Amino acid sequence: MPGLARSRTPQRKPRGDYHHGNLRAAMIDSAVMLIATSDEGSFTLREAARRIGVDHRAAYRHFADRGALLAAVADDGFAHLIEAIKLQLGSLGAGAPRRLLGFAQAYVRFAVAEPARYRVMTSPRANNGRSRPADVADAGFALLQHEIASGIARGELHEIDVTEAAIALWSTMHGLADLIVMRRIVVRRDLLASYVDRIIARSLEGLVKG
Amino acid sequence: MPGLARSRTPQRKPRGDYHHGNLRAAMIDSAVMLIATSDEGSFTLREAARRIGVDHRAAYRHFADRGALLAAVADDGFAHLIEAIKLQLGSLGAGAPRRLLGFAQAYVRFAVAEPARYRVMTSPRANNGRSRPADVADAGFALLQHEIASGIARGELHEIDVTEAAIALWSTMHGLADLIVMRRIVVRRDLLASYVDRIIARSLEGLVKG
DNA sequence: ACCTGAACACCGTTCAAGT
DNA sequence: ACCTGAACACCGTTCAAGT
Repeated sequence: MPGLARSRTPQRKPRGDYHHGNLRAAMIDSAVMLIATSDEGSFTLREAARRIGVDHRAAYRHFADRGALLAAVADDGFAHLIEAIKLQLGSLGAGAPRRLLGFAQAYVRFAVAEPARYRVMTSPRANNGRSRPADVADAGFALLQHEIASGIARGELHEIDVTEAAIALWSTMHGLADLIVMRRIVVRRDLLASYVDRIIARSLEGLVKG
Repeated sequence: MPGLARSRTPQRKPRGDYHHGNLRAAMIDSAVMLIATSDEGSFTLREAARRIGVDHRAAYRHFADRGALLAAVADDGFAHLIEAIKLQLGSLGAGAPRRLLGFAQAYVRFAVAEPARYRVMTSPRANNGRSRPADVADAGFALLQHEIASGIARGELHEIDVTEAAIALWSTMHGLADLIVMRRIVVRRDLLASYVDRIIARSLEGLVKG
């Protein structure tokens, strides 16, 4: 994101650049940065536009309203999350317990690394918009179900209800990530991985055969 | 809460009632009701005051700012939650697995019954206020730790790390409640209890002896 | 198509003053 | 002590117009 502006300073008023190139993506990035330093509640569409040297009115060409911008931030975030999980899974080979642990590691790591994004992704504002199908988030859940189903097919996991097991795991991952991101519990960075391992391993104990 | 006002209508302007009795509690109730029908982000201090027929400026006598009001709503909510959990535990007798299941049931039931309160309680706005010690929330966590420690002392649970086990359980309860409240998953009311039982039971499997 | 000045109704917060 | 009118800077959103 080139040319950040100190708030308030109009900066490079108009030149000839009436077209921003990719205002949509720029607004999303600007919003994420803003939310990272303040929080979602006090995030402002006007300020996000100001930071990239654009009139706030321009944003309405790409987003129906403030909520739509936030929803776009959330979708974008889920895309990043899923990418991170897939990257992790790709490096793991077979073995359901290890893969599910890796899934959870990638999930929590993302939340801790990008708390601003994560908060928006899981906040009501981005969720209860009836206007939005939330399929990007669902893709992540489907991925988890797929991993569990594969584990069962390979005979590594008990024949439990896939959806139920996925919800149990997702609840634990999300709950843990949320507690950390909201600073209800504090975990040292270098201990995070082993910590997640132990917590998630507990949730897996009921699933794994032998 | 007597005498709700249709928004916008000033209603019973001044009479002789310059003193509201308990403006603090009335504002908290009004805020909860408002958040229940809209959401935290669009909740407005001015509207909350309007609803109880009071000038918004009056609220500043009891709350430093909007955030402090929200924090008070959160604290109030945690007090309710802990009360509900204690009530449930009181009806249960000994037996750690059953008691922990009951704990989780009461927790999730509260979140589902009072989604507005729960959202505020677990939202960043009420959490990252450096001004607030959040000890009310911590009391709930301490209660869970106590239950686990008792179970270990009675020889019903493995000798696991109490804090770690508490975080694992809290993560799952909170994660599940959050997914339901945020409508990421939908659970029929009459199936909620058995649903929570199965999900939480999975998390307990690693803890319970025998 | 994409961008913007001016304007509207609304907010949180503060001051100075009422009882 | 508790409450309020007037005012400030700010917001989201819309209109009508620029290139």
